Amino acid sequence: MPVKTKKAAESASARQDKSYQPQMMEKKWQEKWEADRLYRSVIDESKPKHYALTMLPYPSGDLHIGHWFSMIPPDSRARYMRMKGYNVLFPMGFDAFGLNAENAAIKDGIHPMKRTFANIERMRKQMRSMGTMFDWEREAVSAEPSYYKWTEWFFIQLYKAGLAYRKMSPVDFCPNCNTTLAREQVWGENRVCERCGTPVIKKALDQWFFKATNYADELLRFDEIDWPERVKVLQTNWIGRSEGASVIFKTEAGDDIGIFTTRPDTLWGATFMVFAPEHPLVDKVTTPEQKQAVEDYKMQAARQSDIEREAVDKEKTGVFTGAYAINPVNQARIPIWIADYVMMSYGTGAIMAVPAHDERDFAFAKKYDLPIVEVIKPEGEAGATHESPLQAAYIGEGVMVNSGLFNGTKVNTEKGRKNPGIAKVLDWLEAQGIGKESVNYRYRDWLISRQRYWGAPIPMIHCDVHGWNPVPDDQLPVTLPEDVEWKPTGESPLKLHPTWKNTTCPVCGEPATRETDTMDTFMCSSWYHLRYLSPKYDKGPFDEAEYNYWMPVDTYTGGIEHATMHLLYTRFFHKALRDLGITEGNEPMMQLRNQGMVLAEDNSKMSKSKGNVVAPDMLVNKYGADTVRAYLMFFARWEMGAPWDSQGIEGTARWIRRVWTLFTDSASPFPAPASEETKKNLRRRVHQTLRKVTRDFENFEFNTIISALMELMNEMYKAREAGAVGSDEWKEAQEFYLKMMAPVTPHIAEELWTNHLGRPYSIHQQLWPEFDESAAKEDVIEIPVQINGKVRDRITVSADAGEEEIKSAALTSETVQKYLEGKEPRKVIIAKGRLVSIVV
RNA sequence: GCCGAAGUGGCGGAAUAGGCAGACGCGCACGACUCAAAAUCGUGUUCCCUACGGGAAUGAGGGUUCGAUUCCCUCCUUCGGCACCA
Repeated sequence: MPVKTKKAAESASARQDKSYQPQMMEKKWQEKWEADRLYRSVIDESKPKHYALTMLPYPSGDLHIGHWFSMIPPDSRARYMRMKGYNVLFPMGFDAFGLNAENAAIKDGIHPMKRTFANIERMRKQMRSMGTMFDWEREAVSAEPSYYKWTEWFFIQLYKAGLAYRKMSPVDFCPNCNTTLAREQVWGENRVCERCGTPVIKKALDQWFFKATNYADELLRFDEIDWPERVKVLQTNWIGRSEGASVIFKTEAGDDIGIFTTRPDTLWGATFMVFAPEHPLVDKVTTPEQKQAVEDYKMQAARQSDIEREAVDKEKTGVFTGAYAINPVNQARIPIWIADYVMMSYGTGAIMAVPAHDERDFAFAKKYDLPIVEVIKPEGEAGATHESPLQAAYIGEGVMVNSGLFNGTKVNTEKGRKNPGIAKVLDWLEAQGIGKESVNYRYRDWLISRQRYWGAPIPMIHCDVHGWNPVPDDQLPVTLPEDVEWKPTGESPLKLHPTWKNTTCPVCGEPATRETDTMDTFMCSSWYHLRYLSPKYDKGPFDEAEYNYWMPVDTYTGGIEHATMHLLYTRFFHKALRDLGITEGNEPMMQLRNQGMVLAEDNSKMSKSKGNVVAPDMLVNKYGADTVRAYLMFFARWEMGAPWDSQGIEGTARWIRRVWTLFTDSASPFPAPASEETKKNLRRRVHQTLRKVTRDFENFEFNTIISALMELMNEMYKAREAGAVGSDEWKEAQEFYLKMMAPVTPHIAEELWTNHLGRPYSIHQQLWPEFDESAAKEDVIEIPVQINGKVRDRITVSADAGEEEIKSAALTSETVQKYLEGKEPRKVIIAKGRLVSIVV
């Protein structure tokens, strides 16, 4: 601070007393609220509870404006709920494990733990500067041993319940992050790593999985939860349920070939079979003459990346194995091919090919000159014989032909049993023991293992004699050693540690080794909402009394990007825990709302590398937290987001300053007492605003809350000019105004409430104002009069005027008379209180 | 290709239940205050025309209706997701 003369300092402070100076004032209140424990959430059976949760951040270093956008509107809504009389829990924590800190450590050698906890400390300070009502005594940090002890414990519970298993399988591996990824973490057509954008490769590794697919059907049910349609659709597509039949074909040698089909009604049209090149039966069935060609094709397919292989527009290729299969429905002898358009990862890795009714099979059959047999024909054409060969696969409705005793059966375009043809065939297949009704999913089990250091250890021990066993409860947590070397090897750094992995077998006590992979961080975030309930509790993951009071989460907010990741994992996790008797209810989060994204001013994505990131700390220094908070709520639709506009914030800054002036200047001389009319109008506007603000808080429409408050302020300035200061209506307006502002701009509201209105501290412990319907009602209203659909006049009538009264007022108006030109209106429509429409 | 969301002034956006399109704010223009600037305050600001009047307009076209940003159909554009899924 520059040195000033005493006099200059005094006059500066005198000026400060008058003008809006948020910096000191905001800090003062933040400290007082903290000291008074204003936002501690304690079980209180006398009040209804509200658990408001917003997705916890990864401690990347500094809060950016996107964090603020995701936290402030929910914070103000949580504050609103508090004023509505709810006992509100609004906690915050850190998703503190993860690759970023470890990758940084590889570069500069700073230990991930040191970096992470330093970042957390910085972000805590920044969050406090926002004036949020987070209950810091509930804070949970997933990288602390007291937290990840329970992450490990949950793993063991799932393992004991048979929901965790180890399997060797080809998995997606990011060569940059040096770790495997769950399928959800591989994005887009180019199959890149969700975190760093590097194209993933396939690697066959022994890995731990959770049996999430057990819950596929239940995860498709959303009837208990109020979630955005968007998220439900994304999850539904991700799970990718399809109904059909599994049918057993046989090789000529008698081996079973299981296939899945959604079209069992076309079984009679199967003219060949296709195996994925990796299918286990390929080597067995291939004839000596075809061996070389098959081997070559397999090599070629293996060398291709998934991207190349899955390119849709690619011309189909394949090779005949020389072997034949028997179609169980008609004993037809059909050739077995291999082709890379069949994926080992979906269904059984083998298909029956029905070229007449499947576009892909049709293209393949055309290319390799395989037979095409039509088994569905449009009704009416069933008897007709085609002169020309089929030009394309027919996938429409019709009747079955060439299908033995099913000839004539109607088939529509419905899936599964809703389709009469499919239903009949399914029954028959089951009766014959050839196949059965079956459901297939796109959804996969959740791959948990990560070959990284900075994560919760997988608490399993391997003994040569007793295999895999969980670490005994009394040895939890398995803590991470601090002295490790970070090398980008693709192996877990824990594996390279000289001693850490050495332990003893929990069964026999002989030397054994620990699992050296760590868990996917989505495991940590699948239950953090439970840890918030009692972050210091050590007899279990959470205190049951807290659980019983607070759960489930009432309102959950966060970004849409987690639709098929975190939001699906946490639902699975909750359901699994429910079945283990650990949690209750079917869903962890009842209401979900997603905020949009704050883009850079040029409409591009904000990123550190582009240098277009808006730094909220600077904005807070310049404008104060209240202004930044208000602007974040005002500048865009919260659920949409928008490009940042650095000039726009001047508007909310002006609003706040004008509110300040309005409240601190009320003592100035203003004209004579206001008319009854003025006072009544003021009160009406106050209650109308209250109605709107209340409704908008309920509906997450934050931008119009600020608009409404701006409008009311303008009205109050007018009322002040008209002499309303000092009246009961004025006092009510002031009180209501600050209470409505309080959730949005907590500091200025408190300052004006406590120090200028002299009301009892704290405004944040006040109840939301009570709405008076009769006060909000208009006395007289202006109604537009349309003539042939165009507004030609406005009439003023009393608000409760009846139809006849409105009609005659409209018809006798001079302007209307002019437009009618003496003619009788053909029709007069009165929309009560809204509009008159005259047709001539 | 399939699924979903969204298209309203120069910009962000508003418009209970089909009823005055453009609230509120940014920006811009002009004015007041000032030696001046900033701040502040005031006025105006969808577009077009022959401007105290009239016309057009909510991505385009059609439909229902006295009346459509809102409901229905077709199409276009942008964004997001999935994708040889059998």
